Amino acid sequence: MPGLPPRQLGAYFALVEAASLLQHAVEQQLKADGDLSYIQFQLLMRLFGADGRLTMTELADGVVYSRSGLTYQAGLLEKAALITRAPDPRDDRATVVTITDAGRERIDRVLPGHVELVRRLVFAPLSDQDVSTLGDLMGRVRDQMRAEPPRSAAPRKRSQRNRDARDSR
Amino acid sequence: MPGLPPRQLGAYFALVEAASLLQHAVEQQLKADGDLSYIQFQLLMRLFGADGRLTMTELADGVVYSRSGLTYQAGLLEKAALITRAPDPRDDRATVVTITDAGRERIDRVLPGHVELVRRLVFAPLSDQDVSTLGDLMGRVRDQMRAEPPRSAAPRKRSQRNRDARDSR
DNA sequence: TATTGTTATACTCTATAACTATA
DNA sequence: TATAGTTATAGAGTATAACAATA
Repeated sequence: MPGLPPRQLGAYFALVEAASLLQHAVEQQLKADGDLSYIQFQLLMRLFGADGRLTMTELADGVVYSRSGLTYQAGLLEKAALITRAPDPRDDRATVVTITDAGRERIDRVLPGHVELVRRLVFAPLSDQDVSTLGDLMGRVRDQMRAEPPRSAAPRKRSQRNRDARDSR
Repeated sequence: MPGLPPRQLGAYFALVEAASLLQHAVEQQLKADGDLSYIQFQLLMRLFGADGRLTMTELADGVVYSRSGLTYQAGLLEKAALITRAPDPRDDRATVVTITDAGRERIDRVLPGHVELVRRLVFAPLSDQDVSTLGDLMGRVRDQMRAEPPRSAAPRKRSQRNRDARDSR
């Protein structure tokens, strides 16, 4: 790949391939153990860690890239009785999402296998020091991406549509 | 997340979120600049780096998780005239995939923006030393995952009906 | 018998645009 | 006018199973 020094190239490829393998393995595990997609798991975990209730937009943040995508996933979770949706008393435009007991149970059911898998796939070959370092590096990369104006440097020439969708969040 | 020490938890979350953001940003760029999905880009890159021709199974390795998925993507690339498929003279079961001039041109068109994006999103906040370290750590994680018995250890898949029946008890 | 690849099919997910309703 | 959320719909991608041909 011209334009990227070998060191960076290697790091980039390792990152991409590892992330792809990890995502695939995790999806298998969540599906098998609790019939959840990764996104559904993330949404439930977010509610789990937020004392149970969040508004749709709060819930979406960082997990899903379109409003309708969240509505779709929330619809599935609601149909499975893992969450409920109700109007927000404080803002009649918003809807508050609440995790149900069944939702918590589903997380409880899935989590041990998930933790075990992550431990085996990503942390097994790393020392405690390595883990700290990795957390630091990836944390910086993540923060960089969060801070990036998503489309700013993308060539203006081609499609205006893609940009609009992202920018509107 | 019970069962995972805070350090590991932080590293895991940073990794997952960064990977998700990166994937999304890269897909936008490839689509906008060259009308390619990430997978199609990876397949073309693989051919690009392999002196032009590979067998379907060689091509699939590490990029795609099912045979039919590769056939589908190869079909799209062939329809776009970025690759050709022909019987392998050395093994009549196999088919050899070859990148076309148009395929190379497409890569040439997409690569500058891609490199620029990756540089900005992942390498900007890292020193040269950091990059080496990251490459080392993620390389080890990747190798660990490659070594894992992919499906053999997973519990036999149940049918959807069985799962429903059990869940409703 | 095992392997390579394709096809048929059904399913999941994503995203745009149009819409309602409230701030 | 802007924001929160839903719906309709269309398209992209994925995976399993059945299949044909070759090793």
